Amino acid sequence: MAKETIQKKVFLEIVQQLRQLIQTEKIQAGEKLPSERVLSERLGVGRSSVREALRSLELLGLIETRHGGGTFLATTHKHQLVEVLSMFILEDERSKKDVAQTRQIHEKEAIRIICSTKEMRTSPVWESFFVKLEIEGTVNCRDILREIMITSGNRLALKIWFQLAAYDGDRLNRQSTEDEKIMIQTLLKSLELGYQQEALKAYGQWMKHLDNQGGVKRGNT
Amino acid sequence: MAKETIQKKVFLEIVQQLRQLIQTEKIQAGEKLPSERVLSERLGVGRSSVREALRSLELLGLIETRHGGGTFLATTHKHQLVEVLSMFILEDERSKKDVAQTRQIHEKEAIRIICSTKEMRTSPVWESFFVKLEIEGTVNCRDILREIMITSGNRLALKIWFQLAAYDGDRLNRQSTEDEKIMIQTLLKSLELGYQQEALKAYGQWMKHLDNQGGVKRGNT
DNA sequence: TGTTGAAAAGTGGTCTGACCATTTTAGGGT
DNA sequence: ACCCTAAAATGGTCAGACCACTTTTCAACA
Repeated sequence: MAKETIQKKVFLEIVQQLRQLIQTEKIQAGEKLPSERVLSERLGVGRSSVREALRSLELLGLIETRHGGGTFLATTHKHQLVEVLSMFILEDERSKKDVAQTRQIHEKEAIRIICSTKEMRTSPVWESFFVKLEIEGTVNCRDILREIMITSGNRLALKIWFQLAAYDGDRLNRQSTEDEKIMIQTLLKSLELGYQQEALKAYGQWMKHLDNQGGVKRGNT
Repeated sequence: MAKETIQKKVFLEIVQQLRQLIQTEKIQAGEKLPSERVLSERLGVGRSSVREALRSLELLGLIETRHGGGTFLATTHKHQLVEVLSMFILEDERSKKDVAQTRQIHEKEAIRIICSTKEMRTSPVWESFFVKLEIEGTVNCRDILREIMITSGNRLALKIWFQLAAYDGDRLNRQSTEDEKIMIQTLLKSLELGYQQEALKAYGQWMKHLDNQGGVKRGNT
């Protein structure tokens, strides 16, 4: 038979073609994609196949859909990616530890990079955080770590970090306590001066402190 | 109407429920999942919705489907994931650098962990690689790094690493050259002895060597 | 009895049409 | 010019049909 019938997964073909379409039509992030029905007709496939492709891309966070509104190229990359992965692969207690550990791997590396790069070290944000901490006595823990990740300049690592940070967000997205003030200030100052050893040490103490507080929500002392 | 209609994306619900189902039924990697029609009925949703969820998971490489055969929990790591992500996000040169850098972040951390953990250090694999290198004169670069990642024991980091390694696989999945022999042996020996500084230094040299060779395929000297 | 081969059942792959819920647009009335 | 409502556009879901491929079943044959 000259059938051959190689037919490789239509919905994967569609993912490819969508990408081409985005390129040729020069669709920018945040802009609207053709409707499912239009895509279906233009690509010569059924609407359900188009949807399978779109849903996949949505799970990856590459597109956003608004019911009744349309489909849009994603602006912020908030893939469910790691979340979904961890949902399937890492379900036990140990895996939560893996998530925290992996997150800290990226944070530590970011600190190393910042300390050894003049332009990053001398960013005014460290000073501003330091002052804010001095005046208000507290800052948002997640904000500092995010700023560290952003400054280090690796976009992929940043995306991965966002996912990991979202995962154990409860422990991270909160105001710092009095106990942490000195550790955070040491970290910030060391960053600014490029003292890598000091910075990592302060960071390590801070994380240890966080771990000790655990998931337990303590109202106050 | 007491409709409420909060209905948040059924296909995302299904992804969740699939995970639960896998857990409760204790479905192992490589084993078969219920058919789409069965899932559709059991979850009380349309088959197309089930498919949208399954297709998403397939794109992530979490499941494999065989036409006419069934759907299976994935065993091998051949996700389109990195491919698709790169297709949409990482197109320029800079992001390829990000991928390599991010991969190396995990490898370096793995080396640190191994050096400071007696059980990991004393694994016989390091010696066996060393001997193999001595006798045959060459080993597969990717194999060594993979073993390092596996040994370090962070499953999430391993999963991420697999994806990153798949991305610039050409440069990684090949036999080592004569030039690299000494660096790799130093790395292995340092790992075994727990000399973290030495190990990282040897690793750094090795990676630098890889970068210099770049994507260019040089037959020989 | 054991083998083989074709039919049947099971399963993924795709398309079509229908209906609902939400958002956007268009028109008409003031 | 403004506002409100009806219509259109769009995504969300479901049901049914048909195809292609794989697995199973079972009867005919050696």
